[in-house]
Amino acid sequence: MQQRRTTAGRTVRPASRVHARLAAAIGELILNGTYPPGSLLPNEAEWGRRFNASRTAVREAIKTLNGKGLLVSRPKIGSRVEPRERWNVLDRDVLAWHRAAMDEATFLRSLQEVRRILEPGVAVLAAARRSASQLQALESALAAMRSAPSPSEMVKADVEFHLRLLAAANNELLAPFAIIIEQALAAMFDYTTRHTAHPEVVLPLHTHVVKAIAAQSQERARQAMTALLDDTDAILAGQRGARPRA
Amino acid sequence: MQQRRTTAGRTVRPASRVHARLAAAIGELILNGTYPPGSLLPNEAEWGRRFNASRTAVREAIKTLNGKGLLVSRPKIGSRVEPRERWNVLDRDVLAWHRAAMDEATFLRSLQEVRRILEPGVAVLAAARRSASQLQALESALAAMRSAPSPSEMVKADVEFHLRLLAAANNELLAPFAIIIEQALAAMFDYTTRHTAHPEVVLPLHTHVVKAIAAQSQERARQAMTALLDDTDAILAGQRGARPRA
DNA sequence: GGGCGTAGTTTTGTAGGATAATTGTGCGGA
DNA sequence: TCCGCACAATTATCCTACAAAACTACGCCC
Repeated sequence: MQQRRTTAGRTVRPASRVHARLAAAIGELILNGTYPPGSLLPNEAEWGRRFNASRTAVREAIKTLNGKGLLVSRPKIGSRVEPRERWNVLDRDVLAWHRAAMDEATFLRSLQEVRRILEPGVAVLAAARRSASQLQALESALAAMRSAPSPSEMVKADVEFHLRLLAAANNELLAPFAIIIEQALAAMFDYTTRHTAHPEVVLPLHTHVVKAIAAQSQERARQAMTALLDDTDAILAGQRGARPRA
Repeated sequence: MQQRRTTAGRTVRPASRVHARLAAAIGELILNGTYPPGSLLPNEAEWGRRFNASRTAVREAIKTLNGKGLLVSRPKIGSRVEPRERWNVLDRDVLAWHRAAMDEATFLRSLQEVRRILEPGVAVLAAARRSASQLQALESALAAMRSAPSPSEMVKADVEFHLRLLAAANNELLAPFAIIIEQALAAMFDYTTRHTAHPEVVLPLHTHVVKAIAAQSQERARQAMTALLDDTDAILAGQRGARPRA
């Protein structure tokens, strides 16, 4: 951690979001099991020594983790790691630390499982309630997928498509799942080269979904989305020639 | 905000989690639209004046909200409210503030919608993967529902049942939904007196779910859970004589 | 000797003041 | 007109001192 001297001679550190780095560092230690649920974290002074930061910065980092449900702090006791079911695993940061802490394939499978549960239902809601402009947004995302010049552009448009579908469901309690879709598709892209390399299959599947939603047919929307996810699952299972990069 | 004097004569407030109260107060102001997404919050000194708290406490409160995705703070700019899709609406506190800020019936409908999407899929996963002890936990929760001496005990056991079902799905990314189930059932209990007053219907529906999961039949589990949710929906729709409590 | 109350100790919670870093804004000059 | 620089406002960090809370342990009283 770089330091420098002021004119007054006091040793200070640049004020560049120390607490954010602390929060990330401590968060990863919790996610990777160094401090399991129920265990007690070192006290604030100790963290300060370990990371060469002031107690104030440590406290703010801990408050951030507090807000994410990873910790509870009490006087005289210290900060205790909460049970996993209290964690906000759908939080952007928490999910990122999670990903860093676990096996890539397992992580991806968990994400995909949630998508399988969720997205057919989302498609049904979207079919029932999408507005005209939401339908249009969906169609333009599909068009972007069609004309994507590169695989990475294709993935980007793909993410956009699914996010807009989620938005079209018009239930804001579903919003946190956006992060799952983003991470799942990004992880797919990292994990298999094959994923983006078969637009001839993916594009018709997406088109079916849009058509069903345009027609406001809930059952067809569900089936189309299920078929789409079946395809993704097949890739993950390695049955369509997926090859892990690494 | 109560104050008192120390021997030194300085005016202080009891150190009883001021930052938590501040976080709740500011959180509610955001949720209820006083500070809409994209808007700028008053600066830290102003909050301090308004709530008669030190800047330290204000900062910790803001860091908590930061952790929940409601805010981002940057030097010179201040704290800006994030767009809604970044909010951790599944966070315990955020959901509570949410509930306080919106119409009870609408809130309940949103929750119930998510349950409809989710729980059939959860039942499928549980049927496929539940361990013997998880099945046993499910059965004992059902037994507790059967022998519940009062409506409120019944609801408690009901919540427990659904939480254990969620746990039996063995996918920790689903954990955040626990809060939705808890809130939905609690809100139902507040909103309709009828909900807990028909064990003769509810108990068999739950029993079917357990039987399907015991038999590891995924399709039956899905259907049983769907039937259970249909019943809840009917109550919400007022078709089974639900009467709002006022 | 045992139980209960109380003082002590440790740790987080709050306060307040000082300095550094960051970035929008406006002014001036090329 | 546009670019760059000084300025100002605000958060970021640090420090120190106390206050509050809760576990510990001791001692007093019965």
